[in-house]
Amino acid sequence: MVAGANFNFNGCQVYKGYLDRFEQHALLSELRMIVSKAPLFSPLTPWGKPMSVKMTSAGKYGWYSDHKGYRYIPKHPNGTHWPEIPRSIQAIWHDLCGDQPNPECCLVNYYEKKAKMGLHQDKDEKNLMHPVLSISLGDDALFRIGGQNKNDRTESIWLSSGDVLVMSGASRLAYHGIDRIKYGSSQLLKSGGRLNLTLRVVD
DNA sequence: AAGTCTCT
DNA sequence: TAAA
Repeated sequence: MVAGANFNFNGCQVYKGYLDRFEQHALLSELRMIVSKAPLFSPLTPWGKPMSVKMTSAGKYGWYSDHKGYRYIPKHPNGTHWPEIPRSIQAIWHDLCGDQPNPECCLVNYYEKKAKMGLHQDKDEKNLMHPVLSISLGDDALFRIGGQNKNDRTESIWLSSGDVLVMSGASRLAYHGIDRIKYGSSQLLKSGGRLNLTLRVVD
């Protein structure tokens, strides 16, 4: 569908408007199913502060954090297996990442009005070469990305509902985060806020 | 520090 | 309040 990315920074590609409104709503109903089986929760950082972002996962693994550190776990804290990753989400992965193994984790992050996420690297996976794909739904978010060192120069871009971002190659281990969201900027979520889906190969 | 504080 |  999309020939090429329309933003590129250190190899991080952003496909603005990848999902149309119809596709965004379809994705949203898939997410409602996931959240009903695997409710959102606020993980604790390893140093005991609750994260402002609420999250859950789908797939073989879910991302988790507490005093023991960042890791992937095979079950939701409620003891049940994570729901399966919907086919429609897998299709986006294969469209943009091509010949890659199937994603094993679809992390669902929910940002309410004041939620943000500090600069970090995605490095809890066994093979750090597989791409990371992120889908934005709902309110606009100010995304910041730098290089592989925390003090590298950073650049910011507004992500909107329907945008898809892929971090591969040089950007796979780039520091990135969300500085803030523009609460109420999208009508997609009746409740307001932003949903972000992150697809990763874990093993 | 996947947070937060501080400085502008 | 936004940038870093």
